[in-house]
Order: sequence, then structure tokens, then C-alpha cells
Amino acid sequence: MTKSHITIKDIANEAGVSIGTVDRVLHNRGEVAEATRKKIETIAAQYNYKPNLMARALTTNRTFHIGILIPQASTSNNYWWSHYEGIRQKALELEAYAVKVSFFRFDINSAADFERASRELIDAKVNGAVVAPLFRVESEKLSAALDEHNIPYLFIDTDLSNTNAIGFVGEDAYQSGRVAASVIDFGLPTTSDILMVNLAKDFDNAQHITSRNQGFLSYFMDLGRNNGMRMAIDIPQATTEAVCERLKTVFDNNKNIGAIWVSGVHTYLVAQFLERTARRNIILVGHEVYEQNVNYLQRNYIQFLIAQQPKDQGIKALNSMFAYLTDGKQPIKQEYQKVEIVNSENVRFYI
Amino acid sequence: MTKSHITIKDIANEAGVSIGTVDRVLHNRGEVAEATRKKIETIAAQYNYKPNLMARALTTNRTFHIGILIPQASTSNNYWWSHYEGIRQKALELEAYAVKVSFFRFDINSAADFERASRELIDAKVNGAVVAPLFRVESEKLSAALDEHNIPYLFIDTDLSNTNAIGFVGEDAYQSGRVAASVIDFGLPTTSDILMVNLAKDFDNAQHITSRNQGFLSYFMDLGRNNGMRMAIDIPQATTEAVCERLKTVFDNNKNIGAIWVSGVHTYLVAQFLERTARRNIILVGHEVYEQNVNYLQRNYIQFLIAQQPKDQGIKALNSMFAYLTDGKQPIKQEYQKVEIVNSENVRFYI
DNA sequence: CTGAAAGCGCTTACAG
DNA sequence: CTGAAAGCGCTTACAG
Repeated sequence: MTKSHITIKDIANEAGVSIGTVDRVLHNRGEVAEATRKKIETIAAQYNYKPNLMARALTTNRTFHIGILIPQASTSNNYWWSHYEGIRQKALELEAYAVKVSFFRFDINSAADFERASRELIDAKVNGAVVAPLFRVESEKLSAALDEHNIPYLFIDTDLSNTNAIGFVGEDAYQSGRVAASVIDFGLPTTSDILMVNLAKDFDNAQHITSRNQGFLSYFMDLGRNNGMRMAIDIPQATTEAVCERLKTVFDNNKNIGAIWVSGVHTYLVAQFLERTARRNIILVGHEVYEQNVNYLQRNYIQFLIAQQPKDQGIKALNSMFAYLTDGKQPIKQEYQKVEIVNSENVRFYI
Repeated sequence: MTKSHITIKDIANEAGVSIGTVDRVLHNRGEVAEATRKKIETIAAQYNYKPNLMARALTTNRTFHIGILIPQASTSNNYWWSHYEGIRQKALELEAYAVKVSFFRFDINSAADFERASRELIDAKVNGAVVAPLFRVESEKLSAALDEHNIPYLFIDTDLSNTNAIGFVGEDAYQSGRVAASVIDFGLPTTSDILMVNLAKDFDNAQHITSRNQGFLSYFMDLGRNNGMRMAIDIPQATTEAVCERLKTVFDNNKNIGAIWVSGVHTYLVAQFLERTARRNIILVGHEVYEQNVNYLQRNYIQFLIAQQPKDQGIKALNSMFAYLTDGKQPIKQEYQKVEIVNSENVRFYI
């Protein structure tokens, strides 16, 4: 059996030097005669030398410590819970490769708490960080601090320009809105109206909600036709009562509504209204595959959920940071999650 | 910095034995006094010992050789090309972990060629195999041979019971047909007819086509209503001419067709018919995201493509075999691919 | 039944 | 500017 790869020893032999010298050249650590350097580089290139990463990991014997700065998850926030789960799961796998993952979670409604968690992250002396930069000013401060400590970081969920983040993993909220629109467009007779519902913005990331709305509207703009009339309402409280009350009024005054789109995650609240008022012919489309929504999807009160796979987001982010730390592999600058279309027939693959 | 994991040396110290003895216990290699064994096992369990996989890989210094037995890919067979690409890509990644991947590709129409490739696979003395068992009898023979040589194998695309395959990765063809049906059902007025087209079965896997058809029909059965009338036709040749000619006749005799479903991959041939005859109001749904189909999807002659992600299939299969060989990790018995819904607005994420 | 030694491929001091 | 040695955690003969 021939060896699949050349080693530094092979290179050293061929060049007539010691492995120490080869290592110096390969890592640009200087202190090598120009002629020697050239010779070694030529040989390495010729045989397509690739370092044995396992040997490297073993010898450096260092644990890569990766810090994760994301919001606390709660039942009302399935989105971040999925991130958390995905990262935990991946972290378990990476344990065998000497990776340690620590979470620094903050209250999603408190910039002060974000700063507290940031400080803890810095103090933990991690080798790399995955950060959800939800508060602009505070996140820029954190970026500066990470830069100063030479800690590479990667953003998740929200991107921030003007920082030295090595990459970003997140949803394409604009396109997500367009996909929602396209699905409604497919099923809705052109004579019916569409109701756009923005629900409890503050629970979600306002920036994403805005982008989704823009995407949703852009779809019909581009089409050059007005698929029914569209009207948008905001309902600040994400409670069954508030939603039912408000929608009752809207439906009383608009007899032609054929479809409802919910820009945030709480689509099931609107589904509850449809169920209570026994409306089975309204198309309802929303976002995010999670328990309450799925329940109504399976019972056909919701026709489609547009999915972002937040769990994958976490997994990808951690994976990218791992590859960067161990292998120097530069992540994709902006990695957008697939926008997926889920209905009652394929939802089983998403839960 | 505390060590993240206990090593065999630590266990040896604590037990007052040498690392050789610890290794013997950990690998059940016998030749160890009962009392010693118990003591070591207790300590290992107590400290939750996990072997350092990188050290193990380094010391055994063996290249895991994985053989892949799949059909040749051609332009008319994007499905297997995607598998090939996915596996190649993953193989490149795994190179750093001393994994070598060899392809053994056969003519999809020749059982004899499958046997030839099988023989080569066996002769190559691989450590594990990923096999597309497309010919039943020949595949069973191959399984027996692999069993005899103690080579673990995993099936891809098609599953075969009565073998000792460690797992299966493939599409859920039945559900895929159901999803196609559900999407048509959403967009089609109940008064219109649906045409089911089975195109050039032989190019595809006949078994999958059958399952998709069953799934498609089951959707409407379960619904308990007849969404328009459904009729099915077979077109043996996958050529523009054959398809156009046949469809012309069908449409001449049926004025009420509102939707067409194509069970195989060549949906674009039907799209060509729609384009040539300037029919813009027919809903067309098919399977597999690949160049020709995507072209017509983007131009709205095709409304939806149901995707199976064959590339992921290859990646998952190789990953599972890798985890099994290096880590002894048992793969999921039946791993079905997600059935995904793709339209012109989210197709960009699939190409 | 048990231990000591060599070696996998690499990196890190250290000596010259 | 260069080489020799130690060591990462594990496995594999080999000696006793």
C-alpha cells in the first residue's frame, strides 16, 4: 500500500534537511536560508503536501474553546431555542476533536444584559466566538474588543458591516417574504384580497420582519399585477384575545379577504381565530416550523410555513468557526440559509 | 487550564497499572485479571473516559478506503451525477482524516456491468462500501460477498431487506408523490382535471416512479374527494417530439386539463410542449432540480419541482460510513431525505 | 497476566 | 541558520 500523503519527514529526506527546517518553511517562521526555503517549497508543491491535521491537533494538544453569544431561549422563542439545540448537538460531535463550546446567553430585550454577556465572553478567553449582534452599538463595542484580543468572530442571524467578522450565517428575510407571497399567489384567485399581519414585532427581530414585508410586497410589484388588494395591520400583543378581537373587526369590514400572511412566528394565533370563527377557506401562510404552528398546519388551518432552519444556522456557524480555527479555512462571507416551503405533506421532515 | 478529557495514562495512574493494560480492558482484548478489569472499567466510567479519536487515527495510521458503487452519470442522468458530486466533495474534506474514496461505476442499464463493478469493488479490499443496489439478484450476491469479506456496506437510493447493510439513505418516493399532489391541490380549482405523465420510466428507477404514483393517488384518496378527474399516460421516449405529439392528442380530446404532474425527471419536455402551444394557464409540477427543469421553472412554465437533494444523499451516505468505520457509530437504519418544495422564488437556494 | 518501548506526523522549545 | 529531542494519546508487537 502506497502512502496516501507525503509527510514532512519525506520532504526533509528529499531536501536533505531536518524536519524542523521543513516545519519552519511551511509555517513561514523565518530563520531559514533562502536556498533551503526555495528547495523545500518546491518539493512540498511538487508532491502536493498537505499537513496531517490530526497529528497537528494532537501535538498542539490544545482545546479550541468557542464562545456562543445568543439570546436566552424560551417557549415563546422557538427560534433561538433551535439555534441552541443545533449548536449543542454539533458541539457534542466536535468534542472528539478537542473543541469546547460555552454559551453566553442574554436577555433578548436588554442591551445591558447583552453587554454583561459580552464581558463574560471576553473574560472567558475563548479562541473564537459566534455572536448574534442584536444590539448595534453594543455589538460594535464587542467587535472592537474581540479585535483587540485577536479573537475571530462570526455573526449569526444578523449581519453588521464595518466589523471584522470572518463571516455571517443567517436567513434571507427579504427572499423569505417573496417566497411567502409567491405561494399565496399560486393558490389565491386574483379577485380576492390579501391581509398582511405584523404580529408582536418586538418578540422577533424587527429588522427581519421589515425585510420580509419588503420582500412580500416586491413580489407583487415585480409581477406587475395587483393580486387582490393588500392591506397590512399591526397587532402589538401576541395573545389569542388581542388577535381575535382585531381580526374580527377587520373581517367585518372586509368581506373579500382570501388570504392572510403573518410576517412573524406567531401564525398559530391567526389560525386560532380561523378555527374559532369556522373559516376554512382562508389561505393562511406564515413562517417558522415550530410546535404550535405545525399543529395548525397539520389540521389545514395553515397552508404553508416558510422555514429558515434556525437549527442549521447554529450548526453551520459552529462548523465554520471550527474549520477556521483548526484549518484556517475562511468561511463564506454571507451564508444565507435556504428558504424552504413546508406544508402538511412534507412537514414531517422538518420536525 | 484543566484537561477537558481523561486519558488512558490518567486511568493507568489511578489504577496503578500500565497503559497497555488499560488498553486491553478498553478494547476487550482479554488477558487481564478480573479484578484489574473491574477496577479499570469503574475508573473509566467514573471519569467518563472518551478516547481521543485523533490520536487513535494517528497511531493506527491506516487509511480508510471506502468504495462507492453507483451508476455512471451522464447529462441525461443528473440524479447520479449529483450523488457523484456530493461524494467527491465530501471525500475531499475527509482526506485530512485519512479517508480514501474510490468509485466503481456501472452502466445503469446492465446487470452484467453491475457485476463487473461489484467484482472490482471486492478486489479493491476496501474497508467499507456505499452501494446503490439497483439489480436485486446481483445486489444480493454482492451483499453476500461483502459479508464474507467482513466489509460493512450501506445502501443508497434503493433499500434491500434480507441483507446485512448497516443502513440506508434514500428518498421517500411515496411521500414525494404525495407532496406533488398536495401542491397541485392547493393551486387547482376543483373543477379542473389532472393529467399524470409517466415519462421514460427506464431512465429512472422504476421502483421510485411506481411509489411516487402511489403516493400521488393516495393523497386524493385520503382527501376523500376527487380533485378534478385524473388520468394517467405513459410516454416511453423522453424526446421533445414524442412528448409533444402525444400531449397534443391528449389535449385535443380533453379540454378540461388544468394541471400536469410528471412523475420522473424530464418535466422540462412537457414544459416545452406548453411553451410551443402557448399554454400559460396549466399548472405543471415535476421532480428534481436540475438545469433544464430549472430553466422552465424560472420562466413559470413549471410551477413547482419536488426536490430530493441527491447530492445530500451521497454526502450523508459517505459521512455515515466514515463515522461507522472510525468511530463505530451505527447509522440510522432508514434515513429518508427531506422532500422539498421548490418554486421560482426559492430555487436559487437549490442550485 | 502485565509492562516497557516504539512509532504515527506534527510542533515546540532548546542547543549549537 | 539548522538539527535533535521530547511529547501529544493511542495502538501494536514483544518481552517477561
